[in-house]
Amino acid sequence: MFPKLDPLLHSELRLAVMSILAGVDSAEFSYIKKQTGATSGNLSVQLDKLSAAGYISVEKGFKGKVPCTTCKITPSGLAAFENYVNSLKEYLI
Amino acid sequence: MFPKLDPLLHSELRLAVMSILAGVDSAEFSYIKKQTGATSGNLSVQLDKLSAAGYISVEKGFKGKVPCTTCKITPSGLAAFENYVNSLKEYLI
DNA sequence: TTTTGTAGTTTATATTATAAACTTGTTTAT
DNA sequence: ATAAACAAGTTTATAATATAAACTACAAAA
Repeated sequence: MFPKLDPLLHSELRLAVMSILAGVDSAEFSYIKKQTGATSGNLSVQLDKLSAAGYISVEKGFKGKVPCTTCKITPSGLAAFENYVNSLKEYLI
Repeated sequence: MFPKLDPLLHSELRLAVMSILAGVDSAEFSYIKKQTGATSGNLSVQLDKLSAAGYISVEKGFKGKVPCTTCKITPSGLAAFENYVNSLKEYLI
């Protein structure tokens, strides 16, 4: 009746990140930070968790001379996100 | 863009409880426990939190000689639940 | 060359969720 | 009648999480 919710996705910030990444090809750290209103520290930690789970890939590069971190959702991350959304629906009636 | 989610409702067990109570007039502790699969301890704690927030009312009575706790969603709880559901939708695309 | 700003990471703290242990009383078996 | 098992929770201790504060490294501006 109430399916278990993926604890990695059942987090306000991580869910927002996944929601953003599900809709774009890729997004930079600063963009995600602005969109979510998260602090850098919190965002950094949560991106690590999503990355460790294989839900997103994180690439560290440079934009000119300035470091720039780019994030992308993985197929497995997208599947997990969709699955989470479906599970959640069971709770919302 | 991403509205703040009510932290009291953004919890798997409390959300399940509210989801159950939103659909019935009232429900007994044991019924909620069975439906959610929660342990008594966890359920007790989470019901207290919902009750302290005024989202549910909890009445302790007896069923014959056996103690029986009955829970009911309040108007304010229902409003919070509906608001949570709407906010959450912003995250699910 | 000191100060300010950018882009993050690490770490410490506060909050939360959860289960284990306990309480109170009831029913069943001896 | 007494002990053992059961029901319905509560309290408390622990583990996990989220979050922000403090820090690092480098670049650009004053």
